[in-house]
Amino acid sequence: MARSYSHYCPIAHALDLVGERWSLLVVRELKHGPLRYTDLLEQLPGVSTNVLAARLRELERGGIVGRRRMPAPAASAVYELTDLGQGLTPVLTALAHWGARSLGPPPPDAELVRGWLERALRTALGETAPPGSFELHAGDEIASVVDGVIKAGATPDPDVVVRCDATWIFHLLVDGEICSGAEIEGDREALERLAGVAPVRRVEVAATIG
Amino acid sequence: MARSYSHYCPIAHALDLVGERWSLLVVRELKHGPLRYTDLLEQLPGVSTNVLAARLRELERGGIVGRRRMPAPAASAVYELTDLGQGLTPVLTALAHWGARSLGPPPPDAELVRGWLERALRTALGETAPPGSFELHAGDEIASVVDGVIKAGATPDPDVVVRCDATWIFHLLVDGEICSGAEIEGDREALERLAGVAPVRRVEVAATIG
DNA sequence: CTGCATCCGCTTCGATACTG
DNA sequence: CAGTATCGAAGCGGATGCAG
Repeated sequence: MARSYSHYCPIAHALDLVGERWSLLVVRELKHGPLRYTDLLEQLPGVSTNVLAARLRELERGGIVGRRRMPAPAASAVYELTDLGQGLTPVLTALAHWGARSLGPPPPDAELVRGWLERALRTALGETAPPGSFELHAGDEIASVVDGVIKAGATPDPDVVVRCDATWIFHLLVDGEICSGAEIEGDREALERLAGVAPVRRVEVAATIG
Repeated sequence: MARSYSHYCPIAHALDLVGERWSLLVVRELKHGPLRYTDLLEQLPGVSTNVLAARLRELERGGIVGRRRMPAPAASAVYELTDLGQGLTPVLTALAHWGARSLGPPPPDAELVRGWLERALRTALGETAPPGSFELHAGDEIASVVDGVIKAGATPDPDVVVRCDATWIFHLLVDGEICSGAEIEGDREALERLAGVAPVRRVEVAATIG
């Protein structure tokens, strides 16, 4: 039986449902579409198999994720967020914005997950992206922002194209700064408007990524 | 040493700082002003002394709470949120809104903390309260909403006065419904406007307060 | 190969007792 | 009042086993 705070309080109740270790990270992974058990295992480095199974069971009991059997010959089950689970988006966004305040730039050895650029743009810009079309290349990731809509991949005829690395993206989105070290082609002023909406004020704390 | 997810991700980083058991509830308590160690102990039923001490140490190391020695003859230390800690407000608000979706009305034996009415109004209404002046009495709690500003206690010459209980407040704020069982004096339509801003869509899930 | 369950060593939690 | 010390129980992380 899962431990409960047994407080009559919506925050404590929310933490009863998603406050255990790994729970919110499972939700984070499922936000971008259904995944199989093994996909979750490899996208959540450090989680052990029994804990992941337990979390999925608890999240299912709580009505946050659903288990569905794939059609046809796939023969494998997938986990996906329910509507209630999708409702956690504001929680994850708030945590991400707050976490970014004390998260430093990516260390050189950071393993970035597939799709990180699109996720970062979506989290940092939300619905506040300025007009214009932007195409960003960082490492082997490509993402675009076209009149506030964020998508993976290139876009036809962008106002500005940037070729950079993850650290440059970090300073753009978290500090609102356009650093040197990137190739910028096109409308630099549009890029400055994009930098201007960075919603995070950084702080210095002792904590770092382990 | 605290356990870390060691993911380069702002959400995982945030959870490294405040994701452990009790951490966010400590922050919730300190949001309304500095508290002493023993105050925290009694406002967080179920937490044990060693765990509270450990959490306060970790939160202090993370730059989320500060320890201050009271002036004069008080001779006792208080804990308070830093600016970074205050920055967790959107996280707590998002969690509270989400938690309210599956939190049922208060059971008769629920022990409500002092100030619950003001907190509930602040969480549910945020900055979206309609114009008008409201005075709410529930049990022995009194709070007012005057042109969107929420405060404890009565207010002079309110448009509407309600005398009710916690369950009635719950349905008002969470379901947006004005139930029977309350004494309503004054402008009932103003009250309906207040109910209209209830931001939570409830769902039915198995989970309940233990 | 996928989707877990089981076992094991370790850490953390919760309750209580105790100290400056 | 403000914690530390101790101890049993539960949870976590890692490795392995095993059925479909």
